[in-house]
Amino acid sequence: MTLKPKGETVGSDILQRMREDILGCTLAPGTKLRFEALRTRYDVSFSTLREALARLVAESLVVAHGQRGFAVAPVSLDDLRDLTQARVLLECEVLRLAMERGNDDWEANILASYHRMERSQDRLGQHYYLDAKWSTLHGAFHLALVQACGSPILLEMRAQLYDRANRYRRMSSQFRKKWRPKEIEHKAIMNAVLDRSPEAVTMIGGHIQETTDNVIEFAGHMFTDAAEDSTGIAV
Amino acid sequence: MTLKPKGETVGSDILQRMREDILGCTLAPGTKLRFEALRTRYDVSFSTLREALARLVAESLVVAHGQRGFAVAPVSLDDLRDLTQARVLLECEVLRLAMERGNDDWEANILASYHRMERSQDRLGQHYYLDAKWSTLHGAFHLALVQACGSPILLEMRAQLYDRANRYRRMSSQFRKKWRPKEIEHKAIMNAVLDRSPEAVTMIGGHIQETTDNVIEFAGHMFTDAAEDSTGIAV
DNA sequence: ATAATCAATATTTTCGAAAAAACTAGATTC
DNA sequence: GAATCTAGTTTTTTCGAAAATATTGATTAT
Repeated sequence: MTLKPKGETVGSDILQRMREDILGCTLAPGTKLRFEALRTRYDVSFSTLREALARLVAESLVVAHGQRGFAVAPVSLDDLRDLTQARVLLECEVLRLAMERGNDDWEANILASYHRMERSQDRLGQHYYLDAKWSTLHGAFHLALVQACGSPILLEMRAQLYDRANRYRRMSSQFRKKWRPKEIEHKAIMNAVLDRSPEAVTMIGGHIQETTDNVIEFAGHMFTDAAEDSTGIAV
Repeated sequence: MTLKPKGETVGSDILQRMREDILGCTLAPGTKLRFEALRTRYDVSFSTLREALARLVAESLVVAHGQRGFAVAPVSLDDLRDLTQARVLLECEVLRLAMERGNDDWEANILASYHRMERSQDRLGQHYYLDAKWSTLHGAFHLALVQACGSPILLEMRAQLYDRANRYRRMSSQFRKKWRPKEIEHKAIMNAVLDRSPEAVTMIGGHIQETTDNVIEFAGHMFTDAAEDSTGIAV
């Protein structure tokens, strides 16, 4: 059965689970979300499911087809490129602001989150990038870089874009023939940020663009320009 | 009763109506959204209401308080400033992209929407800025400027920020002691855009910032830094 | 006096059934 | 053969009641 913190709703728990299943590709892009199957999967009623789906529609993770139900948002090359463009804009700005406004605690948190990520890499070995825990620490590191930007709105927008991009990255992981030495790149970015160097902004933008270029190189064949496959739920 | 296009849902109609009521301040900022009152107002069941509210939470127009229901998103000086900062970033970027990518049709559409707005102003007289129809045409003009940016994601984010900012503008309208000659400004921006002058980007940024400065000057007293008034629904 | 407890009431959340709409397959028409 | 119609079935949406939770005011304890 579902677990929820006191004062929170079953619905918000389901929302989080569905979000994770979509971002983690357990619910594959384009999948038609049938209520009977969802009810079996999440063990809640249709109305509760609809509420979570409504939220996810607004987050662009699910598309609503009027009276014909819902589907997991598709993936496409166009969307990935657009997403990347938006991310470069947002990430560069929040990083610029953070370097302007960040204090010692911000710096300390960057170092701490880098350390955690690095330690995790050491422990996991060569294919650390396939690990969900590492992915979480990776996300935390990038968030730490920009945490001090002072703009809740930009941070929220950034977070959604980050998650959506992460879905593409995750989908491409299994096809990776070669992996960039990200740890070197992450360290260089961190040092530039801690130095408050304007070069850090250029580096983060390049980091993001290059990730997309690699995703397209290794897994571009999985994405179409109007990918709308409906393949049913992988349950 | 509710009217809905074929294939669409009652729920999506309610969503649109609630969104309009929030953005138009008929549902005042901070208002606790009680289900019995909402049911009377919109004539649909709790579950349908909850679905619309879930969407609006994700759009930052409504806040969810766990098991204690929903409320219209509050307004505050911090939020307005943050919103403005985000808008300047987004608007400048989509305008820059549009000038890069726009074609003749884009230009023609700008001229047409400017003309409609101007004609409306002529007809409405001195206080045109209080008119809802003008506000719609004003929004259409600004959208036309950036329509050719080629980024659905940036356009969607821009649209949400625009609407949220418009709520503040609307709230300040009634307190206006003086109104900037916006028609001159709009025309100057349009001409700079049509010339594809980089100056247009600076102008749009200034236009937005100045609007906020004026909103704060005339109506800043209405906003607090942590405005969380719950005053009930104005029905 | 203030703080804690408790019961009654109000409100919110979730459920599952009814109503509405979409889908499918077979029959009929051109 | 393709297009249209129809009835039955499936799926989705909406409804309203039951279950769960929060709120409120009275009572008791310190």
